Amino acid sequence: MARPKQPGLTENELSVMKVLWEEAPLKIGEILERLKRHPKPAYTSLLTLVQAMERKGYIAHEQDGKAYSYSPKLLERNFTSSEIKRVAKRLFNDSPFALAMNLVKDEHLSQEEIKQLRQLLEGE
Amino acid sequence: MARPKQPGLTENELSVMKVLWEEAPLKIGEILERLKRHPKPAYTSLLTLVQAMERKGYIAHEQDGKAYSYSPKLLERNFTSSEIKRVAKRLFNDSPFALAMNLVKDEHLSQEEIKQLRQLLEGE
DNA sequence: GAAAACATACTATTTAACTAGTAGGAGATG
DNA sequence: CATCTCCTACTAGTTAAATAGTATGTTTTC
Repeated sequence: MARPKQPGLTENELSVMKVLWEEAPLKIGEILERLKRHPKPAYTSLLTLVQAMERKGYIAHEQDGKAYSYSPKLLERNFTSSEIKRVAKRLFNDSPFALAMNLVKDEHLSQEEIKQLRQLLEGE
Repeated sequence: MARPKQPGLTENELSVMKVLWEEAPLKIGEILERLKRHPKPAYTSLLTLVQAMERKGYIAHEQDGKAYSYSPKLLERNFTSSEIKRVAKRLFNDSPFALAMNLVKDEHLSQEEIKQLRQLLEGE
């Protein structure tokens, strides 16, 4: 065996998804304009990446004049949810609760943030 | 440029660290016995992996008879903390708070877990 | 209609991660 | 002492990801 497929999105793939989650459908050139990455990749590099992402089922294209326009198929909330589960599984023995405890303990939150978390917990 | 280095630990590296965080120092054969991975790698594959991890500074060895014994240099709490920060940065615009809110909202916690989280928040 | 602009397809290179074989040593056991 | 076991070093092949060049075609512009 060799290097395994990255689970979920790579950093570059995520940067493209973030653009498309904000606005879609978009053509390659439009994605490139909106990309937050520095430095920006060459047009053809981005194209190759986007085509690979389509093969993986993350996005889909439609014809738009002579060009293709791409839209996300993977929804943002589904992705973030699966990433949270993945971290809980990798680091906390599959326990989101343990992740939450660690988070509250170690990342110091402001008084306002603590208040909001408490309010959310009341409703649960 | 080519494929970037994986930030933090790969899955295989993490499986080795988990063994060493539980018990150290250990020889290659002892790590292999305790590895949770299925299927287990060949002895030499594990050796190559461990040597790479030492080059990266995650572990260190000492002489133990004719063999080497390995111990972690990267501490578990430092790793989990940096991973939590990484997820918050990647997915929640660098906000651990947003990660916590999402976590509490979407991963349903038991009443007991919610109680414990509330208690922890009281003290903050 | 030539040139510039813009689009996709195809090809190719590089690196990290992963895997494991082969060689060669030291020590234990028959 | 031959063989078996255990250890490390070295070598090498495979794949995913990332990058971007070249080729080619279609509009738009002068």
